[in-house]
Amino acid sequence: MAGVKGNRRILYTKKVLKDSLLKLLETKDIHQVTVTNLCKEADVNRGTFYAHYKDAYDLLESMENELFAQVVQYIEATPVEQYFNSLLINVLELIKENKDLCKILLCRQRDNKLLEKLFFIAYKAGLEPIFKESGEQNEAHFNYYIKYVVGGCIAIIQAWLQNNFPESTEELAKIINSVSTMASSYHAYVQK
Amino acid sequence: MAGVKGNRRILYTKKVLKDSLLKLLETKDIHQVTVTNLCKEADVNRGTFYAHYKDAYDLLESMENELFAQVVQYIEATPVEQYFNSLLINVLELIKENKDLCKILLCRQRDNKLLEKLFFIAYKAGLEPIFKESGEQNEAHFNYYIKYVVGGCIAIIQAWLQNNFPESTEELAKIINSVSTMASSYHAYVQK
DNA sequence: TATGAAATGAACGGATTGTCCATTTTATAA
DNA sequence: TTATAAAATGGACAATCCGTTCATTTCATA
Repeated sequence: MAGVKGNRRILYTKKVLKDSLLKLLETKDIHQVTVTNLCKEADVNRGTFYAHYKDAYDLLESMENELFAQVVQYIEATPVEQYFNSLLINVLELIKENKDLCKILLCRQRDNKLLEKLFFIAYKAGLEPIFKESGEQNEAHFNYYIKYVVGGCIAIIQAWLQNNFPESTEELAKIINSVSTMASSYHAYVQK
Repeated sequence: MAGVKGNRRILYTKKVLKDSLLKLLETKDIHQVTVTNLCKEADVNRGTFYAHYKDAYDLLESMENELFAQVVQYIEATPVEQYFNSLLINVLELIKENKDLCKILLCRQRDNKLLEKLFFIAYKAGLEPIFKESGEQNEAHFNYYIKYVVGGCIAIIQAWLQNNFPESTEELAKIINSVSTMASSYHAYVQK
């Protein structure tokens, strides 16, 4: 039958709204963006906006979720032993490809949920075995250690992003690996 | 002369506005707070609010700045060799005393500027000498390392804050020191 | 080409905003 | 205690944005 849901019209409308939001966020903060302005920029009717999103925050959140879904897809397609190689590089590539959005999500709005969720999964998977082997008892300390490593990695990526990728993704992956080398620094920590 | 500026009336007005904002932020997000609601909560005339602040974000920012000024005061009063002992403990105490505000600034809004500025100063002062002594040439890598350590420490404090201070400030200071032990882990990093 | 989903334009009542001003309150110096 | 000027109040204002509705038009697809 004719008139099927999920037309490319919807895709276009959502795309132009996303692009326009990113453009406005170059000069404004998210709380200064009005739906009216956004729709004027996108040349989309305000009623159409409300047919898809609740407000500007809802739109930004959906963009974040799409990015996260992409990352989850990478995670599920990668074996654990490749987390700090191919997975990390893939994620860094993804960040580079979506730099405008990522700058806002990671640096400006500081809504780290995205990368934090990601790294928490990755490091939990990578570090937990080491923890269990180490014979260390104190799980609270171990959890702090994970937070430390994850927070540190995010900070590195933020700096890389903010300085417009001075290193290639492969180079940065190496840096992250050497700075956070789990084995050595966790060993140093457990030794105490 | 009578009618001097800086009365305690102003101090009271600002205080009640700050308290009311914190109260509203218990249940709402900052972008859901209207000046109208805030003033109703504080029982302050809306015109009075605008005499002191631009909007709710401006108020929150001024609260952040006051906290930061307090921290800077600590820093300037502490010799570098006490950065990871008394200074760190003082800052942790300050965070504990202002837990409602800090939860919002550090955990919810993720506006890490505050602690980041602080730790950057502290670690720059503490790590720079070690870097110079180490003979390491690559300053870019060193800067990433600093970001890593600072980001890691902030992440630990965030977790501590979010879980309502399960450890004492002294205990957490010890944890931070052992996890991030500069010498050992930076050494491990430089070795590579 | 026919069809129905999606976008448009226009309108609405309601709420918030930022800025007035005349008036009242009150902290402070004398 | 009292006079004074700063600060807070209450009320009003136009302007903007909000969220929703509805009749109409556009357009992607079978």
